[in-house]
Amino acid sequence: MDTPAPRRTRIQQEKRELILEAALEVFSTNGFRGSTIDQIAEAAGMSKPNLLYYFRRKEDIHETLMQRLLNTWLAPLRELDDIGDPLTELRSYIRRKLEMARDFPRESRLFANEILQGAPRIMPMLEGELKTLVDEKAAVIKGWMRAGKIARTDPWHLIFSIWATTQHYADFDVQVRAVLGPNRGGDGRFEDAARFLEQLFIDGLKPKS
Amino acid sequence: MDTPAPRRTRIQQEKRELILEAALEVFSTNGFRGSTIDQIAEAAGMSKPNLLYYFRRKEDIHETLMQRLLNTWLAPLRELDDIGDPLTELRSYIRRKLEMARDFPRESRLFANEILQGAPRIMPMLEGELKTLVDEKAAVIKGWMRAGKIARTDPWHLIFSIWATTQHYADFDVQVRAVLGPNRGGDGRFEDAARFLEQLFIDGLKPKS
DNA sequence: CTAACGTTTGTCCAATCGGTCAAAATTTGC
DNA sequence: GCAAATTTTGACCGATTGGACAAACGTTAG
Repeated sequence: MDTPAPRRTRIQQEKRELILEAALEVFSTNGFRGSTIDQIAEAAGMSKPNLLYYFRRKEDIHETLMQRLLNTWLAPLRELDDIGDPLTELRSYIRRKLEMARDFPRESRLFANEILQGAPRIMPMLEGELKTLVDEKAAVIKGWMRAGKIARTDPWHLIFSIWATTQHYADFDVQVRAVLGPNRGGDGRFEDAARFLEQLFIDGLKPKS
Repeated sequence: MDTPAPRRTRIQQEKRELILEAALEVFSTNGFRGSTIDQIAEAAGMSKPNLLYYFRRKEDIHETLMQRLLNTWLAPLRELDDIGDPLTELRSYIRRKLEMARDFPRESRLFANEILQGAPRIMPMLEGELKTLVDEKAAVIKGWMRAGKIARTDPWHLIFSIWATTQHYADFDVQVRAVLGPNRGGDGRFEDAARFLEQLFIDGLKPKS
């Protein structure tokens, strides 16, 4: 099945972490093709041959990074469950996703880069694992609609819109900060976003009559 | 001021267009650093030195492309006007943006790539022209809220959410299609998205009581 | 202490990168 | 039709790329 449990020394574990941390920084801002091993090595504070001792190819780093990312990235959606009030469930899913955009912006950008480039390295996972999960959760949401707990609409596009609006604050961060300016673009922007998104998804824009 | 009106022959105009078209394709999927002059030249059906006869540096191509993009890209927001019913205005702004994602996905991805990489080449424009325009339109929206025409919320984040949800269908197209599958991921996905987004922005998710 | 093993480095390589240049081929103005 | 101007090409350049490799350096267990 998977890699047969590679035995690693303490130094190997530490150095591999160091490299992955540096590579996350570099890959997430330059994309795979736009990043160089030298850049990653320098960011990790080691020589290029030394880095290649721990990861034999540039692709191996990216692949490892991607595998880790996908697990944590889908965790919030996995938590979306049928127990509890539907509107509250969706609200807290949105909140969790927004928190991830705030706390792990580099992971979000790494993912965005991969998708933008046509997902050449993770396409099977999108069509497999991801689609299965989304279909499953769409069914849950459909159940809520049939029960009259939330408005009837398209569950898949609902999930897309949650992804889009929350990840926007990580992927387009520089634009968000530039437009909001130095006053409103500070640390409070995520709380403003949280408030706005909650209102948007729950009540929409129609004025209360 | 600007470039002093470069006189160009017919061939120059045509070939420059050809190159820009090819470069749009390449840059939008690989980013600036990840793209090579050879790739663009091949996509344009000419030799590398020939391409460099029309654009002396790789950056010149990207810059020209970016300047053109920004004009057309902000056109829909410029059209957002104070005349007419606010909810209708917003609805048609969303529709126009979604049509742009459908008809000009490469332009959207080119822009996304630039922002993802920290907007090194267009930061002044974000803080200048873009911020000014958004602030201006946010004031218009605020007026609608004060007049009770739409619900009170944050106009800036409202604009962000429209950008995010619509551009998502261009930037994350491969993911959207992978998740929707061969049946629902076909040509109809933009109409489904349009229907969903209209409902989301107008009414939200709360069930009609 | 030392032999075995794990780690680090300098040097090197072929391929590719952005870009130059002079010469050849073509188009254009008259 | 012909000369001048424009366009196209092949050959080439130095820098950078991903990666190989052997030698040097550290670490650790007995």
